[in-house]
Amino acid sequence: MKTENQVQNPPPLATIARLGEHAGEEVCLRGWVYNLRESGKLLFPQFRDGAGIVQGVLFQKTAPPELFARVKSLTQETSVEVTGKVRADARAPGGYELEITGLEIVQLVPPESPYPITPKEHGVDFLMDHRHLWLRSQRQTAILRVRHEVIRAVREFLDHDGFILADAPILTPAACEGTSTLFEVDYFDDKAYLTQSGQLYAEAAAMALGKTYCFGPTFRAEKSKTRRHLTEFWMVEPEMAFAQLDDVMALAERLVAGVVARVLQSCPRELAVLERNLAPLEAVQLPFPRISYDEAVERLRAAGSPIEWGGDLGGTDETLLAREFDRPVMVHRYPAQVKAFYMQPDPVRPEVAMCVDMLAPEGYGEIIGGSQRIHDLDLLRRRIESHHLPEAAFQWYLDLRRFGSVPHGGFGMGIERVVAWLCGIEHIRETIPFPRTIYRIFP
RNA sequence: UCCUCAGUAGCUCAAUGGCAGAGCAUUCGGCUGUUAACCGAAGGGUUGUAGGUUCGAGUCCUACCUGAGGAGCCA
Repeated sequence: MKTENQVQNPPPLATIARLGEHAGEEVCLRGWVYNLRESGKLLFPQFRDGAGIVQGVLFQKTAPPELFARVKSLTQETSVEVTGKVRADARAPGGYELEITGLEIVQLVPPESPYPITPKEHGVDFLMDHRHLWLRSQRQTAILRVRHEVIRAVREFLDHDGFILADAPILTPAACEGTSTLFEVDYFDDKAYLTQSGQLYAEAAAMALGKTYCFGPTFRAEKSKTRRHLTEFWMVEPEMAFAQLDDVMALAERLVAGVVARVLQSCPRELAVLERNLAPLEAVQLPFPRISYDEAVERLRAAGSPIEWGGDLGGTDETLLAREFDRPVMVHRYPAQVKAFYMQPDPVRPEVAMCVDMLAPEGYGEIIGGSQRIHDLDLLRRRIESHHLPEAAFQWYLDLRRFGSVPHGGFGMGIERVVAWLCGIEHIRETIPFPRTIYRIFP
C-alpha cells in the first residue's frame, strides 16, 4: 500500500524542525545519517537535515529485505533521501519519529574510511583540524544560527533606525589607529594593509549620510593568544554626525538590548542545545549601568585589584568589574593616554577621553569600544603629531575637519564576542565558521 | 614576545625506569524500543622529531617541532 502510494504520489518534502506538523503523514526528508543504533531486528537510524535530528524506525519483520539491508548498511554522514510516516512517540528523542518506508542513498560514506568525528569526545586540536566537518555538529550549527540571528538583528536595528550601510575598504594604505600590528600585503609594487577598523572611513561616510555603519571583517596581526581573540573577526561600526558621547552610549545600549531580546525570541532551540542559562540574558534590560573610569578603578581596588589610575583594564579587571552588575556595564572617560589619538578630550577634564567600553556580563569582556571623535582641526593635528603618526597619510581624514566639521561619534561592536556571550561558550573560535588564530589558518 | 601545560592506535586516554594497554570507531557475530544503546570476538603502534643518560627510556636530561591555556594588546 505505502509503496503504491509513493509511486503515485511522492510524499511532500519536510524539515525535521517542523516535523510535528506532519504527524500521521508520509513525508520525505533530505539529509545525512547522524548515527545508527540497532537492536537485533530493529533499526534506529538517526537523521539530521541541518536544522534538527530525528530518529527513524525500521522492523525487519515488516520491511522489505532489500530496504532493511540498505538501512543496516548506513554509515555516519552518509547523505540520504528518506521517506516515512511521521509518528508521535514518547520514546523518540524530540517526541516524533519516522517509520521508514523508503530510503535512497545519495552518497555512502565508505566503512573502511569512516567519518572521523564520532559522537564521542574529541580534543580541540583534532576538531579544529576538521573544522570543515565539525561545523555539522549540533552544537556548531546552533552557534552559527545564533551568529546569523545576531547579524540580522544588528542590521535590522540599524536599518530601522535610519543608519545607511557604507562599507569601509579592507585594503588600506596605512594604520587606522597607528598602534596595532597590521597584516601587510603586496599591492602591485606597493604595500597595503588589511584593515584593523573601518572607523575612519565611517566618519567620512557619516559626514555624507548623517548616520551610517560599516560591517565587515577586520584584521589584527597581534600575537594575542587567549579565548577572546581572533586575528580575523567581524565588527559592526555605526557612526553618527552631530553626536556626543551620551548619544553614542544611548545607541550602544539600545543596540545590545535589542540584539539580546531578538536572539532570546528567535533562537530558543539553539540556546537549549547549547544549554545556555537564559536568566542572565533575560536580565539584559535598559538602561545599562554607566560608570566612569574613575569609579571603575575605585570599585576594582575595593575588590582587590592592584590597578592604578592611568592604565587600561586587564582581562581579569574586566571580569571582576562586570561581575558587579547583572547587565552589560558601560565604562566611560578612560585616561586619554591609553586611548586612540582621535578621541575627543573631556572639556572639563582634558586628561580623560570621551570614550566608552561596554563590558559583557559573565566574564565575556569588552564587546563594544567607542568614542566621540575630535572635530577640531588643530587639536586633531596636534594629536597626530604627538602620536608620531605621518600627517600626510591623514590629510583626507583632516579634510573632514576642514569642511563642515561637526561633533560626531560611534563605536565598534565585535560580533564574535557578542555571539560567544549569548551562546555562553568558552572560546570565541567556535563563533565564526572558519576561525583564524595566531597559530591556525587551516582549513 | 614571555610564562605554564600537553604530544602514546583513526579518536579520547592509561602504563612505579622493566612484556605497548583500555573505551570508542572499523570488521565479524548476538539482541524486536534503542537513547553517545548493549554483549562477545578480531584487526589496528617508528610512543611528535633529533640527540643524550642507563644493562634497559613512553617514562629521566637537552634542543627543536606542533598545539593548548594565560599575560601583554585589543573588539
